[in-house]
Amino acid sequence: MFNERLSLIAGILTDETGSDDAFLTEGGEHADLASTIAFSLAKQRKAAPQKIAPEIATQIRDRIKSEAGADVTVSGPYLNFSFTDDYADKAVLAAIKPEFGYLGASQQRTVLEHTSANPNGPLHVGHIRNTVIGDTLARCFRKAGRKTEVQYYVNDMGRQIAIVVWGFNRFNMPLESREKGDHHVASVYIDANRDLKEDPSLTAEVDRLMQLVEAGDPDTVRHFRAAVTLCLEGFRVTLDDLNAKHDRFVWESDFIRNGDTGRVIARFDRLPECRHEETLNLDLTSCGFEKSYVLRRSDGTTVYAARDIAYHIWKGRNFDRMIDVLGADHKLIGAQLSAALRLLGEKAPEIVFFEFVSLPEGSMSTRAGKFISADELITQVKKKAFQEVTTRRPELPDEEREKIAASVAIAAIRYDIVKVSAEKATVFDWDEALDFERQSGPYIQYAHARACSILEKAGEFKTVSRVSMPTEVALAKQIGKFPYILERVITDLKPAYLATYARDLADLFNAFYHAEPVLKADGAERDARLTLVLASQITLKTVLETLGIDAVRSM
RNA sequence: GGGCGUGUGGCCUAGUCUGGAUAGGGCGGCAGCCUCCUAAGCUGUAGGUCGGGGGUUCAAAUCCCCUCACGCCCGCCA
Repeated sequence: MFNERLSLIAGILTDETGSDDAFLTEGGEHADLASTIAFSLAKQRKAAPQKIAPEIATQIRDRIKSEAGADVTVSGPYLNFSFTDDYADKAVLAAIKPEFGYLGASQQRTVLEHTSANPNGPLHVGHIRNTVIGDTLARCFRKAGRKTEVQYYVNDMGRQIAIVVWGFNRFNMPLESREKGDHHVASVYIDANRDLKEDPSLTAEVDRLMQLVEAGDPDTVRHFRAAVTLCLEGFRVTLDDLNAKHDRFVWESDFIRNGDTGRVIARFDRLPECRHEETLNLDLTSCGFEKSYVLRRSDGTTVYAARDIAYHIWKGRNFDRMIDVLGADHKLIGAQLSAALRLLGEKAPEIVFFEFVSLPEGSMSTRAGKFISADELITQVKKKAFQEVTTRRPELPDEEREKIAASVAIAAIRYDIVKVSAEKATVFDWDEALDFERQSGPYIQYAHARACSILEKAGEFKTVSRVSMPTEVALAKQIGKFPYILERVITDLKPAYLATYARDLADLFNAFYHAEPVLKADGAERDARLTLVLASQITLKTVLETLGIDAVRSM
């Protein structure tokens, strides 16, 4: 479809002009594709671009037509390419096939790590930015046909967890029957931190726990595991609510127990960059880092970084492509991790960083209890969605409305997050979270439900594609772009592209819906429009699924 | 102090990597559209020269330099 024609035209342009770049861009309102190659050739040919453009057009016209299925026109210095009439029809028919979006066989195996929040309290609105970005990327990889394993790296032996365990030992705080495990852990963690702040001498007790757990003291290990498991059970519920799925939870402590961390330290030990001071640390100044990179504390325990390196070596050896989704606060340690891995001659991960979500009153903090939990967000948005559904569809039974509301709520939450570029810091806003209009997930779901409704009423029809009206052509062309967008997402690791695409697709479907009657059309025109509706419905459904949003048939 | 990121109409945001044709959307405002396939919809309208300044270029929101503002990071925390 779009991507095939793009590369064909680019090939002909570079081939015929001798330029190594085709200077192709999307043509916007002017054409399907446009090239500014005449500008770049102006110098070497010593002629005005307006003069060169028609010459190139004449030269390539026949090949472009026969090989790439496009017409060339000249507008001043610009070369415009318009796909021939059959393009839109082919796009419509391609979308109806089951393999739509599949980018071809690839043996490449990808491991994608996301969320990996510390198990010291519930996931909050900042953590789920990680979840939504990661899960959407994973869905894109899979839709494109890439084998992908999604992992959650469980930090089960850090200081924060030691504080939680210490808190459990100190307070007698039974889990109330209705309380989620992760929320319970947070209350223990918050209280423990308060006490540690009041009496810093207690910190020694936490240090002791960390030494014991690393040494493998059975009782301590059991306590750590119990606390982390309790929190993780809560996470699983939240992640499940968000339609986010991990294939594997990898426990950090396993890299101590299986000896990997020890072996990593031994390998570093042989490097000239390794320094034995009170701590065992790496001198990364040659890689541009001022501070030394500590791997083992003076008390003999390893730091997070050492275990993380062991984890990444394991991933790098078992997968071709290794992707981590991390908060922007991890930029420095991410760079240090990569540098350390390269020193050992191991593969470094591709890291997708996202900026923070803050509250209007400031940044979030689990320790201070200053956060909006994902569970609370989901509850509130569901409540609002239920009201909306009830207003619009009062005739539906309660369970039906509940079900739609749940899907609408997750659509609103996931879309709100994924539509914003990861590098943009955001401020959480309840009004925005509860808005289901226009640039929202429910808006796209609505376009899909509309298409379903039409198809349901249509009954049998013949599958033929014959788009002609402007809104039909625009819609069909947008449908044909889906594989191209998918490819860009997994290349650039920017799931926001898919959100923009989905919105444009819904816009174009709505425009068509308002401009051209479908069920009231006659004969062949009715069949053709129904086929376009079917292609739209399938594409919308595919895109929604790839965004992790339920493609509800009615709402 | 150093590093990284962000700065686009009242608010939110796309485009910035790969410089090109009048800077796209949404919210809010204003004016319209439900005897026609779900109005979570559609149409029209007002509002921006892309933080500021310099530079490169035929061409800059996009590249370079300086500068301001905001965020994040610079632990024997994770």
